[in-house]
Parts: sequence; structure tokens; C-alpha cells
Amino acid sequence: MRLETATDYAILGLLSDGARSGYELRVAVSEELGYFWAESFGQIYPTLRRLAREKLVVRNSERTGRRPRNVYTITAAGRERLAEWLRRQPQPRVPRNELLLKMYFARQLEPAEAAAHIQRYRQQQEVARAKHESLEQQFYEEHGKDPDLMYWLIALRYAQLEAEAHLRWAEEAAQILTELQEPAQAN
Amino acid sequence: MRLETATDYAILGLLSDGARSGYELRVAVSEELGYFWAESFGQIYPTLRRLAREKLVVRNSERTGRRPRNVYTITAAGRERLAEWLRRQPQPRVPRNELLLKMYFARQLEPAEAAAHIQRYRQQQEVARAKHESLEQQFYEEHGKDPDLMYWLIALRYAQLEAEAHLRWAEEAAQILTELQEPAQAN
DNA sequence: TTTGGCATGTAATCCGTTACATGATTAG
DNA sequence: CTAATCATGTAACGGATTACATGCCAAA
Repeated sequence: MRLETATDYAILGLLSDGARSGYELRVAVSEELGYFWAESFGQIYPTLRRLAREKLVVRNSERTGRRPRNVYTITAAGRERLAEWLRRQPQPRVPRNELLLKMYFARQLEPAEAAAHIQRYRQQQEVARAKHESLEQQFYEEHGKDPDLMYWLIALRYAQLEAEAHLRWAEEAAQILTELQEPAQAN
Repeated sequence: MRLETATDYAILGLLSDGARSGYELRVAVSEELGYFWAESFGQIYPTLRRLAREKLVVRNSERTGRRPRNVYTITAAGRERLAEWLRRQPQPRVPRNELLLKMYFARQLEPAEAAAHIQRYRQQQEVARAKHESLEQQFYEEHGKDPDLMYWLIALRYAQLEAEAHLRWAEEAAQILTELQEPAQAN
């Protein structure tokens, strides 16, 4: 038997906001949670089956006119389990930052090669920042009165502050590497 | 057959700085790389075997006086492979932040319960910050002239800026939740 | 008619963690 | 003598990704 994973609760959490099909969940994970959470697609359907077996969700097959869909609805028991999990202390995952691993050993590279990593990283973080900004707009426009809004903004704010920190780091690191490449000429 | 993992290169990287035994690698991963990288212990020995089979490291059994140790030394081929990997663009891992997942769905909790998560998180980040600071000291003291130092500081700086961002977030989030708990009385 | 999006699933594989298992040496 | 640390590995399990597999419907 299977111990509980955060995956289960990501799905229960989304369903707590309204019934959805597996396909819709797949989309919702990547669009709504995408900036801090991901589920591989091959994970969602098996998880839904298991949640249904445990009576935390119920499946309703819709065949009304459209092509058949299986829509999952969270049960009272599901909500309870979700709330219980939400109260438990979040487990930090093991750190594994490949960029930093490469930086740590970067003396084996030319400074310009290390700088290239940093440049690309900065660009990625710029993209992330832009995405966060548009997400924030979207939140206000589509959920201005939603009582969830506050919490969504808190989560988003985390990503925003991190991206800012990453950008600042990239600038500092680029600066250091530039100085390494052009050793001081003045005395 | 096995595709390459960053695990392999974390080990090759450490060995590029000097030969070590499996046990010493285990310690080094957690002490030197610990703030941004982790390897589970059951991973290191099998990886060393594989690296030896691929001639990227060589094993030397020491039995001189002390209890037997297997010391691994990186080969020229190993250094080449490491450098080649270092040049390739770092792959970001899939995002999975359990704290944010809980925050995102936190309307299902009492605001005070959400605030408790944030308090604990802030404390964890304070601990991290202190650890970074002592690491920095240690770097300067023990490796003041090491040409690797610059890169180690760059990696460390990343973690420092992130921790600062996390602390700032925790403060902001705590503030918002406090306001939620005591609704405005003045008009 | 063909492409793209909606829709649902299974299978193989891999990576990683945890637990198990054993034993030597050294310092207190 | 005994606890801590040095030291080396194996096995079982579980979770996650990727690839495979299928097919409908609507719009261009």
C-alpha cells in the first residue's frame, strides 16, 4: 500500500475548488500551479483512480452530447483529509541545484563559459518575472473578490521575491566573472 | 544502461579536487555541497562502481596499517567528461514547493494555522542564513588563496540571496495574515 | 481531409530513498 | 569496556518520468 504523497493533495486541492476531469486537472496543474508545482501527466490518472478507491473523490461519467468525460468531485472525507494535510508541517525537499553544482566546480571552465550559464539563467528569470506579473494581473481581474485571492497572492509573492533574488545574484556573479576575465590594469 | 545523472558529476567534481573514499565523499557531499546539493548514501557506492567501470575514476585499495579503504581518483577521461558536462546548460528541475502548495490552498485553514507554517519557515531560513555566514567565514579562513574560492563564494551568494528573499516573504506574509485575523477596526 | 486540441489511459524504466547488514578502530 | 566514528556495501520499495497507445470532434 501507498503512503501519501503531496501529489495526492495537489489534486485534492484543485478539486476542492470545483469538479474537474483528469484532462482539466492536467491543464490546471500546469497553468495555475505551474510556477511552483508540477505533476507529470502519467501521474494524474492513476492518482485519481486511487483517490476514488479511497472515497476521497467520486467519479461521474458524463456522456451528455459531448464525448465522454470522467469528472471527479471531492467528497466530504476528501476535504477532511486535505485540511488535515494542510495543517501538517510542509516537508522541505532535498536540495538539488544543478546550476550551483556547475558554478561550484566552475574553475574547470573558462570564466566566459561560466558567464554564459549565468547569462542564460538571467534570461530565464526575466521570463519568470514577466510571467508572475501577468499572473498577478490575471488574479486580480478574474478573482478580484475571491476569498482565495489573498492566499494565491501570498504564494505568488514568494516566487516574485525569489526571482528578484536570482536576478540580483546573476548580476553580481556576472560582474565578478567579468573582473576575472579582464584582470585589473590600473594600480 | 544508464544515462548520465548529475549525481555522477557531483561525485566526479568532488574527486577532481582530490582522491577520496566513498565514506569521505558521503561526508563531503553533506558538508561542502549540503546547502545546495544532497546525495542519498545508498547512491554513492553504486555510482563509484559504475564510474570505475567506465574508467572515469580508478579505485585504489589502501591497506597500509589502517583498516582497508577504497580510495577513488579521477582519471584524465573523468576530468574531460566532467568539463564537458560543466559546459552543458544546467537543467532546471521540476518545481515542487510543498509550502507554497499549502499556502495556495490555505483558505481551507484558519489564518492562524497558515501563520504557523510561515513562522516555522522563517525560523528555518534564519538557521540557513546563520549557516551560510559561518560557511563564508570558513571559506575565507581555510581557502583564502584557493583559486576555487571565487566560485564557491558565487554559489554561496546564491543561497544567501535566496534566504534573504525567503525571510522577507515570510515577514510580508505574516503581516498579511495578521491583518486577516484582526479585521480593520478604524474607518 | 487533415491538423490540432480534447480526452483517457498503460507500460517500462529509472532514479533515489530507506532499511538492512556487517565490522574495525579509537578515544574516553 | 563501550560508544562513537570510520568504513563498505546490498536489497526492497516506491515514486515519477517518458514513451507508448488510442480515438473523438471541430475547425480550417
